[in-house]
Amino acid sequence: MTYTLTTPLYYVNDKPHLGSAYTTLACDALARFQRLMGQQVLFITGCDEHGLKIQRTAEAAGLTPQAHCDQVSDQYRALWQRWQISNDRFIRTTDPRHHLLVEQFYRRVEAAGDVVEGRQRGWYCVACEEFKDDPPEARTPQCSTHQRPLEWRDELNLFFRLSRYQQAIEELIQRPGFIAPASRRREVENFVAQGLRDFSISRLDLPWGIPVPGHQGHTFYVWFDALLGYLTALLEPGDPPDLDLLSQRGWPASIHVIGKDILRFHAVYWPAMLLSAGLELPGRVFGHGFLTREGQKMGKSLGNVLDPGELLERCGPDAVRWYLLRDIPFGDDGDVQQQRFSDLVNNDLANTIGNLLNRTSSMARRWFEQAVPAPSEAVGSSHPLAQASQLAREQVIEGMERLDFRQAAVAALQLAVSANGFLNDQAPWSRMKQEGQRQQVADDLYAVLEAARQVALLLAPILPDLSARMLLQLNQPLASSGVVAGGQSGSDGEQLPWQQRLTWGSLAAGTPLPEPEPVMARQDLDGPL
RNA sequence: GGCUCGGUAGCUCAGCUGGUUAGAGCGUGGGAUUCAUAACCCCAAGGUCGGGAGUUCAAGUCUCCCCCGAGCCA
Repeated sequence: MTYTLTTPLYYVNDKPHLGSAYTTLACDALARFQRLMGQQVLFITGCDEHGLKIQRTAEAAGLTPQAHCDQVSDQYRALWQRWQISNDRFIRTTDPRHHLLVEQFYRRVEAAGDVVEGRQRGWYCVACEEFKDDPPEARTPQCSTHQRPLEWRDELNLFFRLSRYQQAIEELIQRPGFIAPASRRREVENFVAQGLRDFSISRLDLPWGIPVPGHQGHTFYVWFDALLGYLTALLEPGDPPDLDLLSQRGWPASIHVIGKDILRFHAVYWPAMLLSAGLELPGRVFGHGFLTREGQKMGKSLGNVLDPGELLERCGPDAVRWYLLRDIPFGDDGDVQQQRFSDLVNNDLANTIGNLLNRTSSMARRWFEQAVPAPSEAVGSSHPLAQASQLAREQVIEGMERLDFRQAAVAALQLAVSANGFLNDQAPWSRMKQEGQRQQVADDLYAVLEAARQVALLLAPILPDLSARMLLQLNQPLASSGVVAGGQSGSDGEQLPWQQRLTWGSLAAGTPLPEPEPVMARQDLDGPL
């Protein structure tokens, strides 16, 4: 069974922001983890490119909508490449095959009797692409999220009969684990409990959209079209746009990872649409939290937006991934603080993990012919570091499965902390000055090197680059979780599976150790981010 | 206005079905050490657990009210 996971398809209204990068990074870690666990993975991301807002943005920039979309979606694509995101697909909703698939999907929904005509009157927010519930007599209605004036609409639209799916959706959202984190389920329950209303799936006189077959002048509502992008993305290059093919191409998705703001679309509207079209439902919808910066919302008006590209440039992928995934509970809102960022990166990655490898490798080289020392029988599975490794491994796996990146990261870090403590207790540098302690030192250094190897492997999903540098330092093959630095795919053929490599004691005695170099530089940021 | 989540050391947070002196990491102060990226290791200070009332032999942990913050629906 393919493990299919998706980021949202990002709206190309503006250049990528940190929030999109956050979601995508998290998905990347998850995708890498699943690959390491031996799953066949289909990691989907892409762009949502239709709608009035985009049409207007393009006009304002003096571009055709298509040219605008090309430009922005290229920025996304380039950014993900620079971040070494291991996505398998990058779907654009302007893809010609997508049009055909949407038409096909619509015909199924129509055939199921789920499309009706209806009059839509009310205040509309172009930024949300949504009708609001403000009373018709309101004078200067404003969108509460966008602080922008609403526009009056009165049009005949096509509606999807969501109301028919009341019971099915109620049952679905009760399914344990369908909505994650669980804390967000209540929100959706409340919404559904109020009674589901049909929602419009078409717009009139909106040229920048996919035309509704058989309904002159109607184009599909962006959300209807965008969600279907997840399906189109599954198609392989030569495939015809055929819904019947999808079950062989990785549908249903195992998980949709999204921001908490679009939970409703994914947990309510989307499943109903799928049911209507006779397709299977995704396994899980995970709505993560939002990032603030130094306690404040990020926004253009405040001028405190962190540009993901710039962040990457200045700090590197390991630092940013570590900070976001290790410090901020995925699912909750989190505050990005520069001081904490550099504190954590320096302490955890440079001092604890990087230095551990550096000091150990240096000792092994000095006293054991520049190679991994040969351990005695004493370094077996009952060795304290073997036990610590075992625990770390369990917690990393459990954490990653629950998208608790923090637990996974801290568990790997904890192993390095244990190894540092062990080293200080054993003090091999003192023992080397005593007679008859050579084997003990060999054992101790072996155990710590082996623990460092475990740390490197355990870090692979979250920090593929650092993991690679550590494994290189230990003269080990890389963990093949997807693309790594340099662009080559990390899979080098005959390698053992990740879990097997995590068996304690797999580090071969006598493996030559290269001259150590710091695997992680300390952050020394001059000036604010 | 209704509902949902939070409010625990300077900061970020753990504290399950109520039970010995409330924990961790970072930051701060001190000590030890030299293998190492001024790194590692050890120790310490620091909290009337948002406020108030109640239930109980016992409440951060349950109940009620209030205050503050975030969010969902109106």
